[in-house]
Amino acid sequence: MAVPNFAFEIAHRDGGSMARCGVLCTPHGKVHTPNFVFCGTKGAMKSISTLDLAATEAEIILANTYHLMLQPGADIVALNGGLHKMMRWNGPMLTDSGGFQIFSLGHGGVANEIKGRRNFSSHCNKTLLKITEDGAIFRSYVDGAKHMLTPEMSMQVQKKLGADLILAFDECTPFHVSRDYTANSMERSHRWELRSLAEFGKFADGTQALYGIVHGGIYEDLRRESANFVAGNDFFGQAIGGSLGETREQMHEIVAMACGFVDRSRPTHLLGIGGIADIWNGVKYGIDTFDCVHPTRLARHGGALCAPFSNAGKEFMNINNAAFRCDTAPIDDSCDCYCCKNFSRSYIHHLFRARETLGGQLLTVHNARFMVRLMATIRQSIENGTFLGACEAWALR
RNA sequence: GGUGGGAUAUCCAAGUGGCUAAAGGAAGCAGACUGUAAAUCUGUCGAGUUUCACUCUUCAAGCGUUCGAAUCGCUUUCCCACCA
Repeated sequence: MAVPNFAFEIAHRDGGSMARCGVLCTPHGKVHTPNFVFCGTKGAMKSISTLDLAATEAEIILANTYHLMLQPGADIVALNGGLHKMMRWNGPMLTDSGGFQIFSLGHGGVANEIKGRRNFSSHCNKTLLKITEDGAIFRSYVDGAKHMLTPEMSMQVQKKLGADLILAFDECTPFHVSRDYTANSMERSHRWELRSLAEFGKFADGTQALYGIVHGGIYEDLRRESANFVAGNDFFGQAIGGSLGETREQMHEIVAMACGFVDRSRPTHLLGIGGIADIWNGVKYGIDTFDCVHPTRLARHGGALCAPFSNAGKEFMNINNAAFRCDTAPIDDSCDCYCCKNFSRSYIHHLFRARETLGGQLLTVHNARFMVRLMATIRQSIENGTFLGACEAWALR
């Protein structure tokens, strides 16, 4: 587990919960934990440049193996000197293994199944052709061409992409499947993770560290088994993945349950979660890093993140609402971001109504800065020993 | 002055005898968004009520034909085109 150039140091532990804060060291710098990983799936942050994102003091971003292997291809990224250089992001970076996309796009919009949503009319068609012991055969979302991705290939692609933290290749099981399917899928993911580890070992040169992924869906015994499996193998860190249930409340319970089983000495990531209350809940049970498209997607859709206690319990305001037409206040007068320092709600409301893309860009800046400040607030509360009180104030819904 | 064409809900625009409170857009109002095929998607969108149902008033205005009209006829008003 000791990986050259990488370290995870826990500096403070909360007395009343499993929350902790510390530092995750990578060859491209430090990540102060708990922290949030911003999503730049296709090698680009949507609606914001890496320069502007860096200005929010975001510390780490993520890109995706699945998207980049299909377009422009790992070799083109390598030709550009790797993801860091290509994107002009000199900080820590993570890549997802591609497992999630293959399976979420695969069943025709099962991202929604994984999240427990049944009735989702999407434009997605089935692109997952077959799962074999070797890997997954699927159609490219770009041009329909047939592709295969195996644990070995995912590792090789992620090597070329060059992120600091990389994820083992796994199968992401949907929510609405049987317990047997979840158990079998988990076991296959474990075999794939072992192969990921073996392949990773062939070229490990201290520039990258590998995370294992804890599966098991909503089943306690499976989560325990999966956490033990990951803990028993030489992964630098671990991520909690797979189905987290049907509702937000259930997700909180499963995160709490799964966190109880993991190796607490390793950095622990919660995949795909990023609501304000969800983050407080995750931290409470020992999660160190989160990633989610929520803050940036919400911004493009007109949602400006705000503290629930100052917004009638809601985690964001919809700037499209008529109430903001004449509201000359900034989104958040306590926020120091470029958006809040310079523009009114009324103006941003207008930008969205007029379909000016600047609106989404400004809210992306705000939401990114909001998340950065939120994580800093969380870390500070852990250091001060005020975590549970702060959690109570922030996560009440 | 003459001859054609047209007037449909906030706007644009289908519909030319019953299945029409009236297709589609747009605007408006709201909701969703959580390992990004999302700067996207969904609902609502004449009025009213006891709102998963019922009632009322609509297709420029009036009169008429018909069991029944936004749809057919006549008159009026206003627009547009061409001819004088």
